[in-house]
Amino acid sequence: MAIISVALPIPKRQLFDYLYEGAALPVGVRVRVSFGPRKLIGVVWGVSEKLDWDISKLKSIEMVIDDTPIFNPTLIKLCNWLAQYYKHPIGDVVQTAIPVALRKGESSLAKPMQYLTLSDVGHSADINSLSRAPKQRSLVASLRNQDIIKSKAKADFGAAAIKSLVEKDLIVPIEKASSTASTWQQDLIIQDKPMANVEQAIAISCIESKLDQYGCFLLDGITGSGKTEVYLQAIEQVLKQGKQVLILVPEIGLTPQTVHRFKYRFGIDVGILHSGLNNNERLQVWQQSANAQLGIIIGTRSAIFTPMLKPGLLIVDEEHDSSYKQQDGLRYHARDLAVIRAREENIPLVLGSATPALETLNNALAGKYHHLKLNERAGNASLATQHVFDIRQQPLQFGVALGMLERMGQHLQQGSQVMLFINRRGYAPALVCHQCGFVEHCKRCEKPFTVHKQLFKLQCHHCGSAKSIPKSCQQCQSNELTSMGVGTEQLEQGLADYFPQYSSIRIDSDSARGKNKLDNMLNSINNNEHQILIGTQILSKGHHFPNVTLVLILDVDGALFSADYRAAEHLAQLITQLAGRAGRAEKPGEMWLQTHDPGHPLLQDLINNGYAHFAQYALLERQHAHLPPYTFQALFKAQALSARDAFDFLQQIAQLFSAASGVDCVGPIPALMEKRQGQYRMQLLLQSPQRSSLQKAIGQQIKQIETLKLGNKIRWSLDIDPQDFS
DNA sequence: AGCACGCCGACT
DNA sequence: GTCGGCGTGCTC
Repeated sequence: MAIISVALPIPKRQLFDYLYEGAALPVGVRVRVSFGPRKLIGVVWGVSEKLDWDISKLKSIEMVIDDTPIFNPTLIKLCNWLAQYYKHPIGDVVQTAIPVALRKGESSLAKPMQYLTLSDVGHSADINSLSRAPKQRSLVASLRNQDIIKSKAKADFGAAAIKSLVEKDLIVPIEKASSTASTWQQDLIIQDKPMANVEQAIAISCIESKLDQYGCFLLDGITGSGKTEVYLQAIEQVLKQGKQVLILVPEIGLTPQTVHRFKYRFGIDVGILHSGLNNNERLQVWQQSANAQLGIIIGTRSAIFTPMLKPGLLIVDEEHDSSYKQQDGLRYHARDLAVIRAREENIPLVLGSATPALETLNNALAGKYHHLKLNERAGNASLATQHVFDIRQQPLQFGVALGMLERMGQHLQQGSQVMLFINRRGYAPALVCHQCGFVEHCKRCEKPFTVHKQLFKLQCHHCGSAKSIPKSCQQCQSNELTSMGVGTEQLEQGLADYFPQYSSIRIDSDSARGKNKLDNMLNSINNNEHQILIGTQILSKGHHFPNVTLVLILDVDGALFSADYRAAEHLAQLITQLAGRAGRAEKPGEMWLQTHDPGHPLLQDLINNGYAHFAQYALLERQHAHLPPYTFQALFKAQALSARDAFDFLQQIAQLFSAASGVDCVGPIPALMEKRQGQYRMQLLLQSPQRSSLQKAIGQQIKQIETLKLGNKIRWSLDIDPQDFS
């Protein structure tokens, strides 16, 4: 008889004890228990030390789901670290770390694989009788060599071919237990690889010399310097040793082209984890990685939890990307977790970026990471030259200065493409009454509605609520309603009128909604079907436009004077990324930034001296202002229908920390978005020059905070290392 | 998180 | 007299 501590999916920072008839259960095994009036699936997380509990009150474990733990020792340590560092309930952490199918109690054992094989008839049939059905014919021919996995056959030969062959009794589907032996190593072939240049070669050999131990490498390479080639050659060595590689990419970076590059180079299957997969497909990749049946696993943020039997290398591509930070529930940063994991697995980690996050750069400068630089551009890559355009007192048309329209005309006339970047969807960011100045506001968020002319709607970009565009002013009944400001829709329309001889295309989350729509648009651009490209953030991620020779950023001032201290860093990353996306060697591009403050030191530094120089300067600024990465922050957020409740709750927390040494308390103050979806939002910022002081103070108070009565009345959360203060 | 228990308003 | 509103509190 043993007392087992179980992690349950309950938002409480504790384990729950149960009796077990056997001797003991290993940590990481799922169990089914009764919890109050309901049944829950939990994970064994230890043996209870508290024997003072009245044993007669303990319930028994009702069922043990797994024969062997679904968490390996590394994952167990990672979960404990997460719960500890992010002060998050362990049951919730454990839940986050496993695929949904496993949370629901699905078997963690690999399901038998569906194969296709030839029937007796199929073996003896004359293959030429199928000459009028080439797909069927080649499938039968392939099956004469070996059985084929059904899903693979579907992809290669089509479902129709399989169906008709089954109907003709030539082939039959069978099930085979998927082998536990790793199969990819036999398939491993190395395609011809390009010669690495000097910088690449240094980076590669530096990583390769430390493959069997922990080490963090910042691969700091400008766009087009061939970071991927460095990844590929490092991966090659790891795969040759029979070890696995886990690659994290940003949410939009996981395109078929990216995957193909890895597949093609090594000739092996690549496990892919992205948001489009269903629960079973996810589980499949999870299992295969856990059994070392996959050599390469690529995925977005949550892929960092994928277990590996033979871990060899971790890569975080575009490590500065903000999509690595989870913004709800367990608010972990996948890049930071990757560092912890690499250390735990004792394997190297490569962080790659052309525009490293200031946090990462600081670690590299402090000597914690090996700083590998790639400053040479390989092949026909080129960086656009950067300039500011002073728009003070300049006439603007749909947000574009006349001087810029002229320049656009020159580039277009030469047969080039131009790209305009504006970070605002819709037609205009507000609808205003020309008579009385009244602006239509969303009642739930108290922010102006965005005008969407194409949809005939006013839309709130903060909560998604919408209504039709009114004909007259709510306040004075005048029908002189005009829009204020410029969005992508208006810009597109304006440019189409101004340059009627050229075709323009708008790329934002409105126009790119739908499967493959973005891919199709990008293809049509590179086929020169459009000359004027208008878009938002989407344009800056991962796509190259060789025919674009002019990039225009319409509004950089918002970021320069933002209340968010990270806005300048993000703007610099955006500008640098965009500059790397346009032009090529024989057709170099230029980039213009429209601003009311052309002398702004950050802007000037960035365009004259480049991102690396800017980053050093920005770091210095952060240091003087006592901001991260030189101080450490934690943010309590509260939202409620009553601002009072949210405030009072945070006030009580602030009081708990008033005596904490070395921790500063800012607030409670309203969030940058004071109201959202009808809820008032307040926040309390804790800050300390020592990470340990902050950790300790929160650790001491969190149990107390959890029991605050007001906490049940409102929604609250704790964000360690917050990225987003909205 | 869920679910039950509990104590006050409008209904067959 | 009951059905059900959601505040409070507990779950090994």
